[in-house]
Amino acid sequence: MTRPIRVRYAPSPTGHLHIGNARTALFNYLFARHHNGKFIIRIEDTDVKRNVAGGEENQLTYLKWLGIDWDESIDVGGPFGPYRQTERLDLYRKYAEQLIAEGRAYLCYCTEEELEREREEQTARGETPRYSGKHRHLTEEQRKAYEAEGRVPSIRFRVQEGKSYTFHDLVKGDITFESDGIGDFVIVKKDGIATYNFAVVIDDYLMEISHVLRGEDHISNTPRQLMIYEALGWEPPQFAHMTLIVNEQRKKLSKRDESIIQFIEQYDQLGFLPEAMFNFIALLGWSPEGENELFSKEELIAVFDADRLSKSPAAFDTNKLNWMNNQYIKKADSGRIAEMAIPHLQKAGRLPAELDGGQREWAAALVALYQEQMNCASDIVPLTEVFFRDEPEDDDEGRALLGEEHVPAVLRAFLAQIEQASAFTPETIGGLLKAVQKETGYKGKQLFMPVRVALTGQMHGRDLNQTLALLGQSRVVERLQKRLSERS
RNA sequence: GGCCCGUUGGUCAAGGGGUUAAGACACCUCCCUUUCACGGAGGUAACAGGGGUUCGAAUCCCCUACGGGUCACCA
Repeated sequence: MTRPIRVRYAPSPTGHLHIGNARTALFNYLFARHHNGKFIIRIEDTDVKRNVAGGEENQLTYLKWLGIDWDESIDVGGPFGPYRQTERLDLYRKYAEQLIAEGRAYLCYCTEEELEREREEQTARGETPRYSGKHRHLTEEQRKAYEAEGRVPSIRFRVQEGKSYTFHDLVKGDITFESDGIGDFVIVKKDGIATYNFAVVIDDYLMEISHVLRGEDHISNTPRQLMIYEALGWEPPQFAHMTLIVNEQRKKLSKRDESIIQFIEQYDQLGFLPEAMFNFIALLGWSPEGENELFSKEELIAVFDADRLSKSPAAFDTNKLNWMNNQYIKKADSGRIAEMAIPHLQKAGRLPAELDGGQREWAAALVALYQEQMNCASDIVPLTEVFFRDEPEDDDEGRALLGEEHVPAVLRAFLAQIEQASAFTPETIGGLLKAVQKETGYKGKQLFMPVRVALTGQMHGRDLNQTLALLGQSRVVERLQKRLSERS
């Protein structure tokens, strides 16, 4: 088994890049890079009806966004092309005809209605629905009769009876299926296009794929594919079926599930960092040795090991993702975070669409102040609310504090200090507060809380001096005066 | 329903015959801080249930329960 490592990610362009697909791509990528192999992207667009415009491009765009690159695909080409299945139809046709000639496949003229009825009857009898094989042995006359009726045939693979198919799954271990549980299945549809189970085998073989890492939902497809490999006399690749991603209720992530954001582009829009997403997704169903959880792409490539793929489903933990993205935001360059966060403030109508130099500087300072508290860039909007409303909204804690007896004295003294001050910067504000302390004798919480709550309505917040400086002298004075007049 | 797979603290998640059963998130306590936060240091807390096998089971086997996947002319 010394053949070169070649793996692929094979999306169908039926939608935008989903978190589960992204994970499949990511693990294939890590596997390839770790082993110095090749990573291929092949577009599986054989279900022509379901393909959506822009699906292909969206997949590639957001893979790139995540930091994933590839060696062969529709855009960069490669020696095993074409890399889009609808451009390989002749190939599938050729092998299908070979199988028919060898008696391993046959023409089936059943209509959808007939098949549907058959399935219903089987289900009603409590049987497993499966194709009965009634067109397995059509005579030439029968065939002609159907043709004359105008029926168009599909091609079915003839499943051999009484055989068992075992493969060694790199994640699950040995898995065995009995062929008797599997009915003759279609390999070329009535429209002349190969089905997934057929095309995938031919492509994986011709593209010399060594390892197939895919979702667990493909386990039951594997025996069908094994049968085709066998019929064609080809050696199958190694399989590794990764557990599915489930939501916090342990249900499979469905595209309609609203409890979890499903598409990579949405994370981009919310202001998640691609390197954090990469890190987070890598930990969905895989775990490194040791205690560290924060890894760069390069580190993940170095430590990735398919043996450590989990056997139990990976739960998508939104909390953990938020925490992880926050870790990356904290470490990120503040200019970059400002760049990401400011558009959210603009979109929320907090800042004008065009910023002059001073506004931009102020906004960047505001973002920098909140950087370590942001889970994602769009968090800047709720986090900085107090800067954009006419007056602070007091929470219960804050209201209680403002009712304390010494508050007016502190606020009055602070107001007096500001009026005499020549500058209003974080540094000078610190000095003013110091002076208030001397004058009133209040310090610590007694000193800072009245000021903080009077101006922000809350006991918690960012650095006080910075907060006041960003609020600006006139607003601070205005709010203090209002508070004092409410008290008297 | 058949076939496949899984089940470890409140949550995520290592460990695959002998461990004081990791670590992370959350929570609590303390330290740092004249406020707030960040950052440290500790703490509470788990092997789905029942049978086996074994000197010894979270780990192996069987059953039950629960959860998931799949049974298409979708991928």
